[in-house]
Amino acid sequence: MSGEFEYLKVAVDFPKIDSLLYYKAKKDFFKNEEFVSVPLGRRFARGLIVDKLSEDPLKDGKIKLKEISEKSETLLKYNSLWLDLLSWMSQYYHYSLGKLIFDTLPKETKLMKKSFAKDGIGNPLPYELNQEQLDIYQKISPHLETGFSQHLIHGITGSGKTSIYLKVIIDTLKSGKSVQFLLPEINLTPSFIDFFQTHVDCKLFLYHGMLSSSQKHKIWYEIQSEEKPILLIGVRSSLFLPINNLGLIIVDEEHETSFKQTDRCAYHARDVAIKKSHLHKIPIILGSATPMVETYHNFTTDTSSSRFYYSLDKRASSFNLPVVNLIEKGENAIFPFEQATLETIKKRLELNEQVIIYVNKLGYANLVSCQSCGFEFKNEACGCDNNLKFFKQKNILACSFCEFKTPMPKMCPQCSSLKLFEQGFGTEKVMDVLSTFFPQHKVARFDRDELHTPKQIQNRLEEFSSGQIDILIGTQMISKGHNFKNVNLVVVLGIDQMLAAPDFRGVERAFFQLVQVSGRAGRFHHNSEVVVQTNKGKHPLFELFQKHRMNDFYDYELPHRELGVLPPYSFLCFFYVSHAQRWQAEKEAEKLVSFFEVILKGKDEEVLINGPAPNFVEKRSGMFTQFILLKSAQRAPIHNLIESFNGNEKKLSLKSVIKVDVDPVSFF
DNA sequence: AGCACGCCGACT
DNA sequence: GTCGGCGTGCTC
Repeated sequence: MSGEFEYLKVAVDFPKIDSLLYYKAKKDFFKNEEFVSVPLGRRFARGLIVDKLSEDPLKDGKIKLKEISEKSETLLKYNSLWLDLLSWMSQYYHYSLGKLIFDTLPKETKLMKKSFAKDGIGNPLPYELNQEQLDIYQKISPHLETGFSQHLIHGITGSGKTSIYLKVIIDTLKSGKSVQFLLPEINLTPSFIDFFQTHVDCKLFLYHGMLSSSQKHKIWYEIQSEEKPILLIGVRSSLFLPINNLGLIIVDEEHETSFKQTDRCAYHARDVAIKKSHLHKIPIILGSATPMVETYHNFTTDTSSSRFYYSLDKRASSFNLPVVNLIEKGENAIFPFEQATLETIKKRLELNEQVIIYVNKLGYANLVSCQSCGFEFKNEACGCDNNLKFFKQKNILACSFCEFKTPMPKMCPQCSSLKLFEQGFGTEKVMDVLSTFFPQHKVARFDRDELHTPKQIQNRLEEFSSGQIDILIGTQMISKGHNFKNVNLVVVLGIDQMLAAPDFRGVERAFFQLVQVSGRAGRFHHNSEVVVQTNKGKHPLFELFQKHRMNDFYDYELPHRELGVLPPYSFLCFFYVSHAQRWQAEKEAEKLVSFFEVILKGKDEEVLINGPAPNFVEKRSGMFTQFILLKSAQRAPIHNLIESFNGNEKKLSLKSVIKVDVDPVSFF
């Protein structure tokens, strides 16, 4: 009898080990869900026991189970739903459970003394909700104590979603439960935090990517031992912090692509949050001025289930929405500005108003080429197949896909000509042009290239608010959440490139950007405008935007999706096949497609296979990538196909790196 | 990730 | 002959 042993199923933290491994141990020495150190080959790895068995599950095979007796000391705690959530993610996104577990856990460092808890002040709201806000609040309110339910608040910028959030947060805290608030990193602004800190009456924690690992460790530790209800405001990875007695999850800016993780496990924080609220049997509220097309469709068509849709289409303040003017390419342009745009800016400056210029690209030029021989500066070093971007201030050429940087050459390496031509533009170029054109005004940038720390961001915002800056040039960072009193003109540049993106979400993204950034204009004034420079003025989305028919965008976009068998009318999964040799990647991608076809032949499951084809950026950091896109009207056939791949991966013996992206939001 | 195993080129 | 190159494969 093997009575004195039991058998453990362990998720291990080890590269290239995707499955769970078995070990044996003295009976009852370990508890389920306990951290252990396991021998693996001739080294040791961290692991977590996910199951216990009384029989050796591999006793008929030739693998002899190793015995473990090492507990792994840790101060960290979690609740069992944490592991349930990670197990679901592991299966749904087809990613190793072991890697996922140790990826979401903070690195254990010496425990810091400093506390990261902020104390809420608990002041009452100085104003009442307006009728629209109150209606929504009263509809959500009965669901706060009745288990799982999903709510989407579709509210235009400035409609006051945040005040509704606050009311339900306060109610949840009052009933003794904690609240998890998810947002994109760029929305974690001091004024946003202040708003919640002023009005909630509990401890408040912030969690974001700019924290060090010891700070993250300390926050995990503080939250796990917090018995009273808390409010946690954080980015996607804050989903995994061990909150006790969770009562509500809110996902603000639900449509933001930064909720999708692109490296390691390709999860979408909104979908994981929904799963989490389902496991915890609690409500979840999604909010956005521009919900993703899928989300909008799901919430407006599926009324039978636990999904509720609310629309807020009045601004909380009574000011008019901005007038939208399209400016097309004219004669006397000063690149990248049209004459008419500059005149509009001038008029606003003469009124002592401030102006925001929205540019979605960094740097000075997208491409540098030789005027004599046509030579283009590309990344020869690691050979990403894109152009090098020119940064004037740093005087370098840099690759946007890898770390490669080189000083800006003075002459063409091919023909030694000194006439180098800079094409395209970014925030730096716009800054240069405007400083020259408006020498008497202060122009400044608001982008990640210039501002690295929250402190710098805060300072720049204060400079702008206090009127020390007249024109602020910003990337997406500027498009969210800020309320500037004296801004009644927003200029949008570079929207055409977005529309031309080789991605079915290009139109959606361009539209969302326009809507979000235009929300920065006229928050406190009747006479405000948005100027969009475009040569595609006939695109239907501009008419919708000009008439502020934001919801009609979905009626326009959905039929296109249906025609192309795209989400929400289908489910997608990308397979990326990468190898240093182009022919290897091509050959193995073909092999993979043949494999899928063979598997599908025996079944009557419908899966469309697109590709293989070279990736949009085929060569990146020295690797060639082919993609295969799987599409299906149902989720199950795609998951079955991925499962078959996982089961046969060894047999296929591919030399390429394979990456699986379930529910992709973009190509990469 | 490491580390062994294995099958080819140039050395005392 | 054999030392060592790194391509390939395995870790319960």
